[in-house]
Amino acid sequence: MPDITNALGYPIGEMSKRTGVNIETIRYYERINIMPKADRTAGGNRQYNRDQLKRLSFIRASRELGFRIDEIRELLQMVNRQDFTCGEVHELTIGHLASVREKIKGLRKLEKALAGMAAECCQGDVPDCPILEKLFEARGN
Amino acid sequence: MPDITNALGYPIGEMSKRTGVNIETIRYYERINIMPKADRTAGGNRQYNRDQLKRLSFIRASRELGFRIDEIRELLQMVNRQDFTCGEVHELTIGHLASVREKIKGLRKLEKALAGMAAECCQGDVPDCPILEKLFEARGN
DNA sequence: ATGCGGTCTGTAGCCACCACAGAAGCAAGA
DNA sequence: TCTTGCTTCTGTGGTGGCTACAGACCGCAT
Repeated sequence: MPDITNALGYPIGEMSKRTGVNIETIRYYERINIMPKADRTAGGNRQYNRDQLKRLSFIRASRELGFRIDEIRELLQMVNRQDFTCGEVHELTIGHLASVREKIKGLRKLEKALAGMAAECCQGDVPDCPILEKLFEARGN
Repeated sequence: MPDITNALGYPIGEMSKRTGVNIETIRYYERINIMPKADRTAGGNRQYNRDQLKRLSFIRASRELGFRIDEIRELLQMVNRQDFTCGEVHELTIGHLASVREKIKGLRKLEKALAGMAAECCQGDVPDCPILEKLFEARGN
C-alpha cells in the first residue's frame, strides 16, 4: 500500500520526468525563487503538488520559447496576481518577439557574410585563403 | 619629444580604440592565451606592436562573425603554422555557417510560435489570455 | 538487515566577457 | 621638480542559465 507521505506529492525525479526539466535545474529554480520552496518529507526530500507541476511546465514551455527567466518571472507574477490583463501579456510577448526578430536579422547578416566568404574560397591545398584575408582586413590598421 | 619606450608600441587603450575591443577583454584574451603576453614598459604597462594589433583585429572580426574562441584559436594556429590550406579554413567556416543556419531555423520556429500566440490575443483589458493558456498547456500534466 | 536507487547540500565549472577597488604608471603643465 | 589627472595595473567577483560533481542521506523492497 502506498505511503501516506508520498501519496500526496511527486518527488523531484517525477517532476523532472514529467516536465523534461533536469533535476539540478529544478533545484536551481527553487534557489532563484522562480519555483516556490517545496514541501519536504519527514526525511527532507522535496515533494511537489499538481500546481507546482503546472508551474514548472509553464516555465519549461516559456524557456523553450526563449523567454528569459526574468520575463517568465513577470508572466508568473501576472498569473499569481490574478489581475493581469491580456494586453500586458501581449506586450511582453511582442517585446520578446521583436528581440527574436532582431536576432534573426543579425544571424542572417552573419550567414550572408560567411556564405560569401566560403564561396570565394577555392577549398584547395593552396596555402593562401581569401577567408583569412577578409578576417585580416582590419579596421584599426 | 616622444619617449623611446613608448614610440615602439601602442598602449592597451590605443589597441582598444583601434579595434573596438574592451580593455578588460584584451587582458582577458591574454589570460586565455589567445593573445600573446605583451611586452611591458619599464613601469609594467603593456605595449603592443603592429602584428598584435592585426591579430586583435582578426579576433574581433571573427567574433563579430560569431566564431567561438576555440574556433578562432584554430584559425590563428593555422595562420601561425603558415602551412594551412584553404580547404581547412573553408571547412571550419562551413561548419560555422551550418551552426548559424541551425540557429536561424530555431529562431524562425520561435518567431512563428510567438507571432501565432500574439495574433490570437485580444490585447484587451480582459483578465484572460490565450497566450498564458498556451503556456499552461503542459506536456506532463 | 541489506541493498539499491533516488535525493540531499554545497561547491565549482561552463562561455565570453564586464565591472570594480585600490594602487601605480605616465605625460604635460606650473 | 612637483602636481595633476588620465591611463593602466592586478586580482577578484559577477553575469545567465544552467550542469556536474562529491559524499552523505532517504525510502522502499526483499
